[in-house]
Amino acid sequence: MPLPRFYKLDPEQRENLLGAARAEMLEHGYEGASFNRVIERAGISKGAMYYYFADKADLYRTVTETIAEEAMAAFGDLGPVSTPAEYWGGLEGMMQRALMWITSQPQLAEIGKSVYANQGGVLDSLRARLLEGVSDILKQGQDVGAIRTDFPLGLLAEAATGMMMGADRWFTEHFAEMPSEEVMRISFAVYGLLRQLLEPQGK
Amino acid sequence: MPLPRFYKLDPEQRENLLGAARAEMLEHGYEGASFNRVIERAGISKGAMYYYFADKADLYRTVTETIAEEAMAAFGDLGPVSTPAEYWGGLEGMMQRALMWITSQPQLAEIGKSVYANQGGVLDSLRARLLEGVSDILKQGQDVGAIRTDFPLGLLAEAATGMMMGADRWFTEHFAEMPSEEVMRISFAVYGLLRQLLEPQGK
DNA sequence: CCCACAGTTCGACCGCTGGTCTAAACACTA
DNA sequence: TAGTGTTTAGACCAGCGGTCGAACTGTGGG
Repeated sequence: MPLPRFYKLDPEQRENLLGAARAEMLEHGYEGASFNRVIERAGISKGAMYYYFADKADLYRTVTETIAEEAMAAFGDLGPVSTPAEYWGGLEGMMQRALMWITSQPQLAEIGKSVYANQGGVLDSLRARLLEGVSDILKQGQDVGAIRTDFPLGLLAEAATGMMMGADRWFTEHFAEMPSEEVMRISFAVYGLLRQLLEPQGK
Repeated sequence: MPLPRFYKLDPEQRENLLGAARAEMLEHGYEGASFNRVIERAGISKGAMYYYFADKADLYRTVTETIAEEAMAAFGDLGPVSTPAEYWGGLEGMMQRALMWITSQPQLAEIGKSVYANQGGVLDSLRARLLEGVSDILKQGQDVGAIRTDFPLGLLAEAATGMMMGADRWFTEHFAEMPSEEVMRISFAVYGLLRQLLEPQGK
Protein backbone atom coordinates (compact mmCIF):
# COMPACT_ATOMS: atom_id res chain seq x y z
CA MET A 1 0.00 0.00 0.00
CA PRO A 2 1.55 3.25 -1.20
CA LEU A 3 1.50 6.34 0.97
CA PRO A 4 -1.88 8.10 0.79
CA ARG A 5 -0.45 10.96 -1.28
CA PHE A 6 0.02 8.55 -4.15
CA TYR A 7 -3.71 8.51 -4.73
CA LYS A 8 -3.83 12.28 -4.96
CA LEU A 9 -1.45 12.21 -7.89
CA ASP A 10 -3.08 12.74 -11.25
CA PRO A 11 -3.98 9.38 -12.77
CA GLU A 12 -1.56 9.81 -15.64
CA GLN A 13 1.42 10.02 -13.33
CA ARG A 14 0.12 7.19 -11.18
CA GLU A 15 -0.13 5.07 -14.29
CA ASN A 16 3.35 6.16 -15.29
CA LEU A 17 4.92 5.02 -12.02
CA LEU A 18 3.12 1.70 -11.83
CA GLY A 19 3.65 1.14 -15.55
CA ALA A 20 7.38 1.68 -15.29
CA ALA A 21 7.54 -0.77 -12.40
CA ARG A 22 5.44 -3.32 -14.24
CA ALA A 23 7.60 -3.07 -17.34
CA GLU A 24 10.71 -3.55 -15.27
CA MET A 25 9.22 -6.58 -13.56
CA LEU A 26 8.09 -8.09 -16.84
CA GLU A 27 11.57 -7.65 -18.24
CA HIS A 28 13.57 -8.92 -15.28
CA GLY A 29 11.10 -10.85 -13.16
CA TYR A 30 10.16 -10.07 -9.60
CA GLU A 31 13.57 -10.85 -8.17
CA GLY A 32 15.66 -9.26 -10.87
CA ALA A 33 13.83 -5.96 -11.04
CA SER A 34 15.88 -2.92 -10.01
CA PHE A 35 14.31 -0.06 -8.12
CA ASN A 36 16.86 2.38 -9.52
CA ARG A 37 15.98 1.39 -13.05
CA VAL A 38 12.28 1.82 -12.34
CA ILE A 39 13.00 5.35 -11.18
CA GLU A 40 14.98 6.05 -14.32
CA ARG A 41 12.23 4.59 -16.49
CA ALA A 42 9.58 6.68 -14.81
CA GLY A 43 11.70 9.80 -15.33
CA ILE A 44 11.39 11.05 -11.78
CA SER A 45 13.87 11.50 -8.98
CA LYS A 46 14.61 9.05 -6.23
CA GLY A 47 13.29 11.44 -3.64
CA ALA A 48 9.96 11.67 -5.41
CA MET A 49 9.63 7.90 -5.62
CA TYR A 50 10.28 7.52 -1.93
CA TYR A 51 7.79 10.26 -1.32
CA TYR A 52 5.03 8.07 -2.71
CA PHE A 53 6.19 4.57 -1.82
CA ALA A 54 7.61 3.42 1.49
CA ASP A 55 10.22 1.24 -0.16
CA LYS A 56 10.91 -1.10 -3.03
CA ALA A 57 8.74 -3.87 -1.63
CA ASP A 58 5.85 -1.44 -1.32
CA LEU A 59 5.99 -0.52 -4.99
CA TYR A 60 6.37 -4.09 -6.21
CA ARG A 61 3.59 -5.31 -3.97
CA THR A 62 1.30 -2.67 -5.40
CA VAL A 63 2.09 -3.69 -8.95
CA THR A 64 1.59 -7.36 -8.14
CA GLU A 65 -1.75 -6.54 -6.59
CA THR A 66 -3.00 -4.88 -9.74
CA ILE A 67 -1.93 -7.94 -11.72
CA ALA A 68 -3.75 -10.21 -9.28
CA GLU A 69 -6.86 -8.10 -9.72
CA GLU A 70 -6.65 -8.41 -13.48
CA ALA A 71 -6.31 -12.15 -13.12
CA MET A 72 -9.29 -12.41 -10.81
CA ALA A 73 -11.38 -10.37 -13.22
CA ALA A 74 -10.33 -12.69 -16.05
CA PHE A 75 -11.15 -15.82 -14.07
CA GLY A 76 -14.67 -14.62 -13.32
CA ASP A 77 -16.73 -16.45 -10.75
CA LEU A 78 -18.77 -19.60 -10.28
CA GLY A 79 -22.11 -18.16 -11.13
CA PRO A 80 -25.24 -19.26 -9.26
CA VAL A 81 -24.83 -22.71 -7.73
CA SER A 82 -27.31 -24.76 -5.76
CA THR A 83 -26.39 -28.31 -6.76
CA PRO A 84 -23.09 -30.19 -6.97
CA ALA A 85 -23.48 -30.45 -10.74
CA GLU A 86 -23.85 -26.69 -11.10
CA TYR A 87 -20.91 -26.16 -8.80
CA TRP A 88 -18.57 -28.39 -10.76
CA GLY A 89 -19.77 -26.90 -13.99
CA GLY A 90 -19.05 -23.43 -12.68
CA LEU A 91 -15.63 -24.49 -11.47
CA GLU A 92 -14.78 -26.02 -14.81
CA GLY A 93 -15.66 -22.76 -16.50
CA MET A 94 -13.43 -20.83 -14.12
CA MET A 95 -10.57 -23.20 -14.76
CA GLN A 96 -10.94 -22.85 -18.49
CA ARG A 97 -10.90 -19.08 -18.28
CA ALA A 98 -7.89 -19.27 -15.99
CA LEU A 99 -6.07 -21.50 -18.45
CA MET A 100 -6.82 -19.08 -21.25
CA TRP A 101 -5.59 -16.09 -19.32
CA ILE A 102 -2.41 -17.85 -18.28
CA THR A 103 -1.56 -18.94 -21.80
CA SER A 104 -2.42 -15.58 -23.31
CA GLN A 105 -0.46 -13.56 -20.71
CA PRO A 106 2.41 -15.86 -19.78
CA GLN A 107 4.61 -13.10 -18.36
CA LEU A 108 1.89 -11.65 -16.19
CA ALA A 109 1.00 -15.16 -15.08
CA GLU A 110 4.61 -15.76 -14.12
CA ILE A 111 4.48 -12.86 -11.72
CA GLY A 112 1.14 -14.07 -10.41
CA LYS A 113 2.62 -17.46 -9.67
CA SER A 114 5.53 -15.92 -7.83
CA VAL A 115 2.95 -14.80 -5.28
CA TYR A 116 2.21 -18.41 -4.55
CA ALA A 117 5.86 -19.45 -4.52
CA ASN A 118 6.70 -16.62 -2.14
CA GLN A 119 7.56 -17.82 1.32
CA GLY A 120 7.76 -15.50 4.29
CA GLY A 121 8.50 -12.53 2.08
CA VAL A 122 6.77 -9.29 1.25
CA LEU A 123 4.10 -11.03 -0.81
CA ASP A 124 2.80 -12.99 2.15
CA SER A 125 -0.29 -10.86 2.62
CA LEU A 126 -1.20 -11.29 -1.03
CA ARG A 127 -0.61 -15.01 -0.72
CA ALA A 128 -2.90 -15.18 2.28
CA ARG A 129 -5.60 -13.39 0.33
CA LEU A 130 -5.24 -15.85 -2.53
CA LEU A 131 -5.68 -18.79 -0.20
CA GLU A 132 -8.68 -17.08 1.34
CA GLY A 133 -10.23 -16.78 -2.09
CA VAL A 134 -9.72 -20.47 -2.72
CA SER A 135 -11.17 -21.30 0.67
CA ASP A 136 -14.25 -19.22 -0.11
CA ILE A 137 -14.81 -21.12 -3.30
CA LEU A 138 -14.41 -24.44 -1.52
CA LYS A 139 -16.79 -23.26 1.17
CA GLN A 140 -19.43 -22.59 -1.43
CA GLY A 141 -18.91 -26.13 -2.65
CA GLN A 142 -19.35 -27.52 0.83
CA ASP A 143 -22.61 -25.63 1.20
CA VAL A 144 -24.12 -27.46 -1.76
CA GLY A 145 -22.53 -30.81 -0.89
CA ALA A 146 -19.99 -30.77 -3.70
CA ILE A 147 -16.87 -30.58 -1.52
CA ARG A 148 -15.81 -32.93 1.24
CA THR A 149 -16.01 -31.73 4.82
CA ASP A 150 -13.74 -34.25 6.51
CA PHE A 151 -10.65 -32.03 6.35
CA PRO A 152 -9.94 -28.57 7.73
CA LEU A 153 -10.95 -26.13 5.02
CA GLY A 154 -7.58 -24.39 5.00
CA LEU A 155 -5.73 -27.65 4.56
CA LEU A 156 -7.96 -28.59 1.67
CA ALA A 157 -7.35 -25.22 0.05
CA GLU A 158 -3.56 -25.51 0.42
CA ALA A 159 -3.51 -29.06 -0.87
CA ALA A 160 -5.73 -28.30 -3.85
CA THR A 161 -3.83 -25.12 -4.74
CA GLY A 162 -0.51 -26.92 -4.37
CA MET A 163 -1.63 -29.70 -6.64
CA MET A 164 -2.87 -27.29 -9.29
CA MET A 165 0.34 -25.32 -9.12
CA GLY A 166 2.31 -28.53 -9.54
CA ALA A 167 0.23 -29.48 -12.55
CA ASP A 168 0.66 -26.01 -13.97
CA ARG A 169 4.41 -26.35 -13.60
CA TRP A 170 4.34 -29.54 -15.59
CA PHE A 171 2.28 -27.83 -18.27
CA THR A 172 4.53 -24.82 -18.64
CA GLU A 173 7.42 -27.20 -19.14
CA HIS A 174 5.70 -29.46 -21.66
CA PHE A 175 2.95 -27.67 -23.44
CA ALA A 176 5.27 -26.10 -26.02
CA GLU A 177 5.91 -29.50 -27.59
CA MET A 178 2.34 -30.72 -27.30
CA PRO A 179 -0.48 -30.60 -29.83
CA SER A 180 -3.10 -28.24 -28.51
CA GLU A 181 -5.84 -30.88 -28.33
CA GLU A 182 -3.53 -32.93 -26.13
CA VAL A 183 -3.21 -29.91 -23.85
CA MET A 184 -6.98 -29.66 -23.72
CA ARG A 185 -7.37 -33.34 -23.00
CA ILE A 186 -4.85 -33.46 -20.20
CA SER A 187 -5.95 -30.23 -18.59
CA PHE A 188 -9.46 -31.62 -18.46
CA ALA A 189 -8.04 -34.74 -16.86
CA VAL A 190 -6.33 -32.55 -14.26
CA TYR A 191 -9.70 -31.02 -13.53
CA GLY A 192 -10.88 -34.60 -12.90
CA LEU A 193 -7.94 -35.11 -10.57
CA LEU A 194 -8.89 -32.01 -8.60
CA ARG A 195 -12.48 -33.10 -8.42
CA GLN A 196 -11.48 -36.53 -7.21
CA LEU A 197 -9.38 -34.91 -4.50
CA LEU A 198 -12.14 -32.62 -3.31
CA GLU A 199 -15.40 -34.52 -3.70
CA PRO A 200 -16.93 -36.19 -0.69
CA GLN A 201 -15.73 -39.79 -0.53
CA GLY A 202 -17.84 -42.92 -0.59
CA LYS A 203 -20.03 -41.85 -3.46
CA MET B 1 29.65 -27.70 -8.31
CA PRO B 2 32.73 -26.04 -6.89
CA LEU B 3 35.90 -25.81 -8.95
CA PRO B 4 37.88 -29.07 -8.92
CA ARG B 5 40.56 -27.59 -6.63
CA PHE B 6 38.03 -27.44 -3.85
CA TYR B 7 38.19 -31.19 -3.51
CA LYS B 8 41.97 -31.12 -3.16
CA LEU B 9 41.62 -28.95 -0.08
CA ASP B 10 42.11 -30.76 3.21
CA PRO B 11 38.75 -31.92 4.55
CA GLU B 12 38.94 -29.66 7.58
CA GLN B 13 39.09 -26.53 5.45
CA ARG B 14 36.40 -27.85 3.13
CA GLU B 15 34.17 -28.38 6.15
CA ASN B 16 35.05 -24.93 7.39
CA LEU B 17 33.94 -23.22 4.17
CA LEU B 18 30.72 -25.18 3.78
CA GLY B 19 30.02 -24.89 7.49
CA ALA B 20 30.37 -21.13 7.44
CA ALA B 21 28.02 -20.92 4.48
CA ARG B 22 25.51 -23.24 6.10
CA ALA B 23 25.55 -21.25 9.33
CA GLU B 24 24.97 -18.06 7.41
CA MET B 25 22.08 -19.60 5.50
CA LEU B 26 20.51 -20.99 8.65
CA GLU B 27 20.70 -17.58 10.25
CA HIS B 28 19.45 -15.48 7.35
CA GLY B 29 17.72 -17.94 5.03
CA TYR B 30 18.67 -18.62 1.45
CA GLU B 31 17.78 -15.17 0.18
CA GLY B 32 19.16 -13.15 3.06
CA ALA B 33 22.56 -14.83 3.25
CA SER B 34 25.51 -12.59 2.45
CA PHE B 35 28.53 -13.89 0.59
CA ASN B 36 30.79 -11.30 2.22
CA ARG B 37 29.71 -12.44 5.66
CA VAL B 38 30.36 -16.08 4.77
CA ILE B 39 33.89 -15.10 3.78
CA GLU B 40 34.36 -13.26 7.05
CA ARG B 41 32.99 -16.21 9.02
CA ALA B 42 35.25 -18.66 7.27
CA GLY B 43 38.23 -16.44 8.01
CA ILE B 44 39.62 -16.48 4.50
CA SER B 45 40.06 -13.80 1.89
CA LYS B 46 37.71 -13.03 -0.92
CA GLY B 47 40.29 -14.08 -3.45
CA ALA B 48 40.56 -17.50 -1.86
CA MET B 49 36.81 -18.00 -1.84
CA TYR B 50 36.52 -17.14 -5.50
CA TYR B 51 39.41 -19.46 -6.14
CA TYR B 52 37.31 -22.42 -4.98
CA PHE B 53 33.78 -21.38 -5.95
CA ALA B 54 32.67 -19.84 -9.19
CA ASP B 55 30.31 -17.43 -7.47
CA LYS B 56 27.83 -17.04 -4.67
CA ALA B 57 25.24 -19.28 -6.30
CA ASP B 58 27.83 -22.03 -6.68
CA LEU B 59 28.60 -22.04 -2.98
CA TYR B 60 24.98 -21.91 -1.90
CA ARG B 61 23.99 -24.62 -4.32
CA THR B 62 26.70 -26.85 -2.91
CA VAL B 63 25.51 -26.30 0.64
CA THR B 64 21.91 -26.95 -0.33
CA GLU B 65 22.96 -30.16 -2.02
CA THR B 66 24.56 -31.47 1.14
CA ILE B 67 21.39 -30.68 3.05
CA ALA B 68 19.32 -32.48 0.43
CA GLU B 69 21.56 -35.52 0.80
CA GLU B 70 21.11 -35.52 4.55
CA ALA B 71 17.37 -35.32 4.07
CA MET B 72 17.36 -38.21 1.61
CA ALA B 73 19.40 -40.32 4.00
CA ALA B 74 16.92 -39.52 6.79
CA PHE B 75 13.92 -40.39 4.63
CA GLY B 76 15.33 -43.82 3.78
CA ASP B 77 13.72 -45.85 1.02
CA LEU B 78 10.70 -47.98 0.33
CA GLY B 79 12.28 -51.32 1.11
CA PRO B 80 11.41 -54.40 -0.94
CA VAL B 81 8.03 -54.08 -2.62
CA SER B 82 6.20 -56.57 -4.76
CA THR B 83 2.57 -55.88 -3.90
CA PRO B 84 0.51 -52.70 -3.61
CA ALA B 85 0.11 -53.29 0.12
CA GLU B 86 3.86 -53.49 0.61
CA TYR B 87 4.33 -50.41 -1.52
CA TRP B 88 1.91 -48.28 0.44
CA GLY B 89 3.33 -49.57 3.69
CA GLY B 90 6.80 -48.60 2.57
CA LEU B 91 5.62 -45.18 1.46
CA GLU B 92 3.88 -44.58 4.76
CA GLY B 93 7.13 -45.37 6.54
CA MET B 94 9.04 -42.93 4.37
CA MET B 95 6.49 -40.23 5.01
CA GLN B 96 6.69 -40.78 8.74
CA ARG B 97 10.46 -40.53 8.71
CA ALA B 98 10.20 -37.42 6.54
CA LEU B 99 7.77 -35.84 8.98
CA MET B 100 10.12 -36.60 11.86
CA TRP B 101 13.12 -35.13 10.11
CA ILE B 102 11.23 -32.00 9.14
CA THR B 103 9.96 -31.38 12.65
CA SER B 104 13.31 -32.12 14.27
CA GLN B 105 15.33 -29.96 11.86
CA PRO B 106 12.93 -27.17 10.94
CA GLN B 107 15.62 -24.76 9.79
CA LEU B 108 17.29 -27.27 7.52
CA ALA B 109 13.89 -28.30 6.24
CA GLU B 110 13.13 -24.67 5.43
CA ILE B 111 16.13 -24.53 3.15
CA GLY B 112 15.15 -27.85 1.63
CA LYS B 113 11.71 -26.52 0.82
CA SER B 114 13.20 -23.45 -0.82
CA VAL B 115 14.55 -25.84 -3.43
CA TYR B 116 11.00 -26.73 -4.35
CA ALA B 117 9.78 -23.15 -4.26
CA ASN B 118 12.63 -22.04 -6.47
CA GLN B 119 11.51 -21.06 -9.93
CA GLY B 120 13.94 -20.65 -12.78
CA GLY B 121 16.78 -19.84 -10.45
CA VAL B 122 20.10 -21.42 -9.56
CA LEU B 123 18.42 -24.26 -7.70
CA ASP B 124 16.67 -25.53 -10.80
CA SER B 125 18.99 -28.49 -11.30
CA LEU B 126 18.43 -29.60 -7.72
CA ARG B 127 14.72 -29.20 -8.17
CA ALA B 128 14.78 -31.34 -11.27
CA ARG B 129 16.64 -34.04 -9.37
CA LEU B 130 14.05 -33.95 -6.60
CA LEU B 131 11.23 -34.41 -9.09
CA GLU B 132 13.17 -37.25 -10.68
CA GLY B 133 13.41 -38.97 -7.31
CA VAL B 134 9.67 -38.67 -6.82
CA SER B 135 9.07 -40.00 -10.32
CA ASP B 136 11.27 -43.00 -9.58
CA ILE B 137 9.26 -43.81 -6.50
CA LEU B 138 6.01 -43.50 -8.40
CA LYS B 139 7.43 -45.69 -11.15
CA GLN B 140 8.13 -48.42 -8.63
CA GLY B 141 4.52 -48.16 -7.55
CA GLN B 142 3.31 -48.47 -11.11
CA ASP B 143 5.38 -51.62 -11.54
CA VAL B 144 3.50 -53.35 -8.73
CA GLY B 145 0.14 -51.90 -9.68
CA ALA B 146 -0.09 -49.49 -6.76
CA ILE B 147 0.02 -46.28 -8.78
CA ARG B 148 -2.26 -45.21 -11.59
CA THR B 149 -0.89 -45.17 -15.12
CA ASP B 150 -3.47 -42.97 -16.82
CA PHE B 151 -1.41 -39.76 -16.44
CA PRO B 152 2.06 -38.82 -17.63
CA LEU B 153 4.44 -39.82 -14.85
CA GLY B 154 6.01 -36.37 -14.59
CA LEU B 155 2.62 -34.71 -14.23
CA LEU B 156 1.66 -37.11 -11.49
CA ALA B 157 4.93 -36.41 -9.70
CA GLU B 158 4.45 -32.65 -9.92
CA ALA B 159 0.84 -32.82 -8.78
CA ALA B 160 1.61 -35.14 -5.87
CA THR B 161 4.62 -33.11 -4.75
CA GLY B 162 2.68 -29.88 -5.05
CA MET B 163 -0.15 -31.28 -2.97
CA MET B 164 2.21 -32.50 -0.27
CA MET B 165 4.00 -29.18 -0.20
CA GLY B 166 0.70 -27.41 0.15
CA ALA B 167 -0.28 -29.67 3.02
CA ASP B 168 3.10 -29.12 4.60
CA ARG B 169 2.57 -25.40 4.39
CA TRP B 170 -0.70 -25.72 6.23
CA PHE B 171 0.99 -27.82 8.89
CA THR B 172 3.86 -25.44 9.51
CA GLU B 173 1.29 -22.70 10.01
CA HIS B 174 -0.98 -24.64 12.33
CA PHE B 175 0.89 -27.39 14.10
CA ALA B 176 2.20 -25.11 16.84
CA GLU B 177 -1.29 -24.71 18.27
CA MET B 178 -2.31 -28.33 17.77
CA PRO B 179 -2.12 -31.25 20.17
CA SER B 180 0.42 -33.70 18.85
CA GLU B 181 -2.05 -36.53 18.42
CA GLU B 182 -4.13 -34.24 16.23
CA VAL B 183 -1.04 -33.66 14.12
CA MET B 184 -0.56 -37.39 13.80
CA ARG B 185 -4.18 -37.94 12.93
CA ILE B 186 -4.32 -35.30 10.23
CA SER B 187 -0.96 -36.16 8.73
CA PHE B 188 -2.16 -39.72 8.38
CA ALA B 189 -5.27 -38.40 6.72
CA VAL B 190 -3.08 -36.46 4.30
CA TYR B 191 -1.34 -39.69 3.49
CA GLY B 192 -4.78 -41.05 2.64
CA LEU B 193 -5.38 -38.02 0.43
CA LEU B 194 -2.16 -38.70 -1.43
CA ARG B 195 -3.04 -42.33 -1.81
CA GLN B 196 -6.44 -41.46 -3.14
CA LEU B 197 -4.84 -39.17 -5.66
CA LEU B 198 -2.35 -41.73 -6.89
CA GLU B 199 -4.09 -45.09 -6.73
CA PRO B 200 -5.55 -46.58 -9.89
CA GLN B 201 -9.20 -45.55 -10.16
CA GLY B 202 -12.21 -47.80 -10.31
CA LYS B 203 -11.10 -50.10 -7.55
C1' DC C 1 3.24 42.63 -2.64
C1' DC C 2 5.66 39.80 -0.05
C1' DC C 3 6.33 36.63 3.33
C1' DA C 4 5.64 32.19 5.57
C1' DC C 5 4.81 27.68 5.15
C1' DA C 6 3.32 23.16 3.69
C1' DG C 7 3.81 20.12 -0.07
C1' DT C 8 6.80 18.33 -3.48
C1' DT C 9 11.05 17.36 -6.10
C1' DC C 10 15.89 16.85 -6.61
C1' DG C 11 20.31 14.43 -6.56
C1' DA C 12 24.51 13.83 -3.75
C1' DC C 13 25.62 10.65 -0.55
C1' DC C 14 25.76 6.28 2.49
C1' DG C 15 26.77 1.43 3.64
C1' DC C 16 26.57 -2.69 1.63
C1' DT C 17 26.35 -6.19 -2.08
C1' DG C 18 28.57 -9.65 -5.38
C1' DG C 19 32.40 -9.73 -8.34
C1' DT C 20 37.31 -8.47 -10.59
C1' DC C 21 42.12 -7.97 -10.64
C1' DT C 22 47.00 -7.15 -9.50
C1' DA C 23 50.60 -8.25 -6.72
C1' DA C 24 52.79 -10.81 -3.37
C1' DA C 25 53.69 -15.28 -0.89
C1' DC C 26 54.48 -20.00 -1.34
C1' DA C 27 55.86 -24.74 -3.05
C1' DC C 28 58.49 -27.30 -6.01
C1' DT C 29 61.58 -28.72 -9.60
C1' DA C 30 65.67 -28.00 -12.66
C1' DT D 1 69.32 -20.27 -7.06
C1' DA D 2 66.33 -19.23 -10.73
C1' DG D 3 62.14 -20.16 -12.65
C1' DT D 4 57.34 -21.83 -12.72
C1' DG D 5 52.81 -22.74 -11.44
C1' DT D 6 49.57 -22.57 -7.38
C1' DT D 7 47.40 -20.17 -3.79
C1' DT D 8 46.25 -16.05 -0.89
C1' DA D 9 45.46 -11.23 0.08
C1' DG D 10 42.71 -7.20 -0.19
C1' DA D 11 42.08 -2.78 -2.86
C1' DC D 12 38.86 -1.67 -6.02
C1' DC D 13 34.49 -1.51 -8.96
C1' DA D 14 29.66 -0.72 -10.36
C1' DG D 15 25.25 -1.21 -8.78
C1' DC D 16 21.99 -1.88 -5.12
C1' DG D 17 18.22 0.04 -1.77
C1' DG D 18 17.71 3.79 1.14
C1' DT D 19 18.57 8.68 3.55
C1' DC D 20 18.72 13.52 3.76
C1' DG D 21 19.18 18.51 3.36
C1' DA D 22 18.50 21.89 0.02
C1' DA D 23 15.72 23.89 -3.45
C1' DC D 24 11.50 24.69 -5.85
C1' DT D 25 6.34 25.45 -6.12
C1' DG D 26 1.90 26.99 -4.97
C1' DT D 27 -1.27 29.17 -1.73
C1' DG D 28 -3.38 32.05 1.89
C1' DG D 29 -2.82 36.03 5.17
C1' DG D 30 -1.02 40.54 6.78
